Amino acid sequence: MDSHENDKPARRPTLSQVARIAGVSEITASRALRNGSVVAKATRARVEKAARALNYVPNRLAGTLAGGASRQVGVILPSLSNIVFADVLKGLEARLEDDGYHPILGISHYDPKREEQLLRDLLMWRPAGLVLAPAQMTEATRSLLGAADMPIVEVMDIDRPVTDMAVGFSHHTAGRAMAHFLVGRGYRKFAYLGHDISTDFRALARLDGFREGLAEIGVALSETRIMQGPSSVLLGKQGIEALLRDASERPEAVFFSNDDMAVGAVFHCQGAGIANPDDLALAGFNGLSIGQALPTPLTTIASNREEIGFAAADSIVQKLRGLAPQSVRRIDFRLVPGATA
Amino acid sequence: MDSHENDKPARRPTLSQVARIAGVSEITASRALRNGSVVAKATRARVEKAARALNYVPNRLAGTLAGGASRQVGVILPSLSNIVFADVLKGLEARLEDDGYHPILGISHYDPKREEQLLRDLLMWRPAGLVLAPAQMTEATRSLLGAADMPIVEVMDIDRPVTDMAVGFSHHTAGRAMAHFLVGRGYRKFAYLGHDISTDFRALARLDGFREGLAEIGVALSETRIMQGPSSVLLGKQGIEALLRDASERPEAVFFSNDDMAVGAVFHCQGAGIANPDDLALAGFNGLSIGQALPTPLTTIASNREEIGFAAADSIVQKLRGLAPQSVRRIDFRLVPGATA
DNA sequence: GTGAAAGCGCTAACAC
DNA sequence: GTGTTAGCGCTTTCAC
Repeated sequence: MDSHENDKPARRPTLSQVARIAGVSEITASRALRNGSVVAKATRARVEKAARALNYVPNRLAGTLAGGASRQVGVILPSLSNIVFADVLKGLEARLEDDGYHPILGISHYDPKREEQLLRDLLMWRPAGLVLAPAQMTEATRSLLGAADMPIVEVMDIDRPVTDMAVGFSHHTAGRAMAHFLVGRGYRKFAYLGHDISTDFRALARLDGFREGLAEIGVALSETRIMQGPSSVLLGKQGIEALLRDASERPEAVFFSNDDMAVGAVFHCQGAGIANPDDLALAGFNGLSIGQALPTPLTTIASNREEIGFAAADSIVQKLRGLAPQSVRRIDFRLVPGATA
Repeated sequence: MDSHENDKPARRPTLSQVARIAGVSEITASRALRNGSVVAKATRARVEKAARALNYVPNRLAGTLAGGASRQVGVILPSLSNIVFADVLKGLEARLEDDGYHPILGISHYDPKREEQLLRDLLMWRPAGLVLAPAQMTEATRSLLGAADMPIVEVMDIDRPVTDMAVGFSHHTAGRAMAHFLVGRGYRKFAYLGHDISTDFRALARLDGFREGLAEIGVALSETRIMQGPSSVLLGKQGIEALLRDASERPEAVFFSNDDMAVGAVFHCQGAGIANPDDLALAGFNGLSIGQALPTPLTTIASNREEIGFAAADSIVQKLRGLAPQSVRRIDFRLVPGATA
């Protein structure tokens, strides 16, 4: 039977045992096992041999408590349901791992209260740094962050005031850019189709920017439709169908909250015999590979999500090394003119 | 300036300070702040007030070192590049969070050596449990797992011998099931199109099962094509194009390593005027929503990835509570007859 | 219901 | 180059 259920201690080997076998003091063993310390070559060899013989695995809880810096970084993301935040996490993990750090993860589900609780939980582990893609922070969250004496990066968005550092781009500007692009293509009658936006303020910022971009040319958004629930290909498909059914006059171009939604619309149009972009122009957001592999590649805005994660982790690591990375790093979006608008 | 760069201690408040303010001993404060201990109601209130006043955040490193159980669970996944393992992680995180646990994450990139190193790293944090979706384990990995005195779950796959527990399904059986289904639909000339499979032994198991399923009916796979690189929609698109170009005789049905690849093929067929399934039948694997939203929904096998993650975390948590969950939990696949085969 | 003492496994600081 | 001492912040005994 496994002994983790009850039974006696059966502890893992400790540094003290390694030291005894190697015939040195604990601290010498400690120095030998970490790099960068001055230890006689022969001593180091003896200690390493003893450690190997015992299958010694250092206890970082003890090490960190005793004064070593933690090698954990708290990461709080709002969702893992689409590939967007998985990409960010991928970039984060890659950069952190390069320096021997590991993410402790929490998913807030776009819930500020849950985000606050997660932050509290992760802080108990005394991480070396913190990465968040915050939704709307609570007052307590803000205060916890203010008191947290460690590098903190907010990712995805650089519009809001920064606690410590931020890595991302302006979603408002991205929305505006798409407005300008579509107007440039000659469209004048616009609709917006989004998923439940109350929770996703970055999508809301893009919509705002889109509206503003249109307004600058004297054009107004003729319809804004918000679907219930999280974004998905299916939701976009249903949404565009409903929008076209209900519209008194068909829009020339539709801007979607993201690519998932837009791809759903492409599928609907294929089935319904609506030609893109001639009958209806479609534009998404995110630059997902699925959109680019379509027979008619999606017009969209690419966000460099993995790079954002990578840069965020890099900022943390740099600051921990005593360097001073820029407090705001812009990893800008890129307009991808496809074949659908 | 931030004080995490140098400067003086500036430590966080400790339990000792909370105790002093509340006018009790450390241990009483400790008991008051954890639930389940006998403390006078009034005392608890005083301690909680003091803790709040100080913005006290318990130090779990110290707590765990002193004998409390860790609330971290090590998670090693091979990839975050497609939604598959992000789904697993989502399920894991959800169940872990329910009991106050948090995942520490490592991504192995399907590299056994890297997996081993990650395991070593995560073990240093003395997690309460371990979840892996192992590729081919090294000898050292196996030995580390054997010596790790904690619940361990291997996810995704239940074909291999189990270290402690496993949650998933048989990929071999899934491949066989697809073979039987396609034969049942009347196809007799089959091709397989996969991504670089050397690293992904689960895809390989499906291929084996597919071959075996065909062999049972006396049919052989007439072509097996492996594309270089990780799977993607684009790779599937390029792959099917090349396969059809080079084939002396067009297959009736193609089985893909996964849905991404298969969707790429659907897109190619749309562009090339090849009717699915009449000119060519296509079948994928995973049951991604993108495939189901296609104008012609993809024939595929759905894997319940989020549920697998959830069940894996549940097994860990149960075992930590002293219960004895089944050592193998099958979260079976489901054949999804679509419109492409 | 509360407390005193001891120690978890390690490292910083200061010797020598 | 190596060792001694003194903690890090908490929880586990075992008392009372």
